[in-house]
Amino acid sequence: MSTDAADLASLATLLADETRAAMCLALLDGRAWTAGELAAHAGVARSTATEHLDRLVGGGLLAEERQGRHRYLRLADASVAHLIEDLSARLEPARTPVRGLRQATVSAAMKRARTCYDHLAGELGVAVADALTARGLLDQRGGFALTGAGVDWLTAEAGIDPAALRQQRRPLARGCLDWTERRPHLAGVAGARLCERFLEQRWVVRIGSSRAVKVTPAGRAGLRELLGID
Amino acid sequence: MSTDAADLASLATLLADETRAAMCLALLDGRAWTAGELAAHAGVARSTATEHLDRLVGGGLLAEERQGRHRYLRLADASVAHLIEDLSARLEPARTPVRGLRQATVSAAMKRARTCYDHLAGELGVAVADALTARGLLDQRGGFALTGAGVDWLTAEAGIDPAALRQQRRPLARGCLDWTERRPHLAGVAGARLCERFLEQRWVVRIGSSRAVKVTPAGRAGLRELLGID
DNA sequence: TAAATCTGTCGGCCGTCCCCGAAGCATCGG
DNA sequence: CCGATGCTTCGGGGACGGCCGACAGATTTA
Repeated sequence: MSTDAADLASLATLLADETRAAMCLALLDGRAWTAGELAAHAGVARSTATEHLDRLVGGGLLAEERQGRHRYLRLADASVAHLIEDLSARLEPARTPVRGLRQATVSAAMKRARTCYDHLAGELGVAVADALTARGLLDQRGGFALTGAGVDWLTAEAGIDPAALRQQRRPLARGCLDWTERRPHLAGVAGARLCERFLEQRWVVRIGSSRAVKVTPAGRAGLRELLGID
Repeated sequence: MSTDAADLASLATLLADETRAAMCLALLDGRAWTAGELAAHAGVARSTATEHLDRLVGGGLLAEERQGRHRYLRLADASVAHLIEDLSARLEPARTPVRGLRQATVSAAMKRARTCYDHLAGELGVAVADALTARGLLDQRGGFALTGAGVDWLTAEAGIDPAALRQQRRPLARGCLDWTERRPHLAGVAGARLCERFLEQRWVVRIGSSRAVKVTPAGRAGLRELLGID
């Protein structure tokens, strides 16, 4: 009757290998990588990567798209990202020493603002969630949900298409534990659309091709006006 | 900077074995089991169980308590239960055929009402969540959170001690996907206290020593008055 | 004190799976 | 049409982990 232990074990097995875990963590940036890139990132032969990717796709964690001689891979959906985030949240924080100036600046940028699959994280992400809460748009006391005023605000003030908020079997708002701030930021459909909107308005832009983002001058002004942030 | 793949993998490894998974699923009933009981449940030698339990405790998923010659084990905290539930929610539903009348009645009872770690689940759990939502006490549209009225209701109407609602680094309300109903029921501190209260008032009682519970005549009347349920 | 019960340690067997390099197939570019 | 690039298949080597049974330690019961 209950969930079968064998099924749970085989699901966990997919993430129970350092190479596969490294691949999934890399894909947490929300983009699609080629098989070769993932192999290089994880530090294994391409043939080895093929086997791992087959298992991850077969297990439903990854989705693939073939284009010519490339095999593009991405997380199957937001729930997979959620799962990996939840697991990561259980791990020891700040255990990795920083070596060198270059890595220090990357770390600092990531800590300040980054994407977490499809929404904003880091100090910026938490600041947005806090500003929404302070304005009565987000309820973090009784759980984690947008208030009625919050839903109105998304479309009226933040300029998000109401049609884009249609729930696709995914909660409108969800708390996602930020692993640098150790406090929740906004995830779910609302978090994704808000992040999308900020990128599209160029209030925030990606730093190189990493998950880190930075706030532009326009973004600084916009965020101050929209949410009273810094 | 980011989460280390090795750490994620070793966490997943804890659940990536059928025997360990069976043990964790058994412990989802929220009670403490002895090492011998878990060995029998998982169908392995007691010596084998010892090794598995050492790993689970060492990895922080289980907590142990020694009393005389017994070793009692339970899930370390609610977040572990949450994690296992989330993983289970990804598994195929209703894949296990039911064999025999005895198992059929057990299945039916579990489907109707049961505990899910420390809160109510099954048709009863979902009905409670729906009743709360219909009365404006719970917001499921904007996410999953108790409304202001909901928090008041818990103490004023449901008779829950306000002190027991102090948040212990755990959300007051959280949605937990019900694997028989495929819809969320109420978890988090509020879900746990409500379940506790119902058991204490004997509105619901355990069936034997299983996770299944049944509503008593007093509970039927109480639930109708309190929430207008069936 | 002696027997019964519960749990932990040790040694050894066996299967699984993670890895690689070499060779084979598809695709793209000239 | 030919080489370069990206991916996959295959065979084999090696390590790890799960399993057990037998024995030992601790605790309760007779």
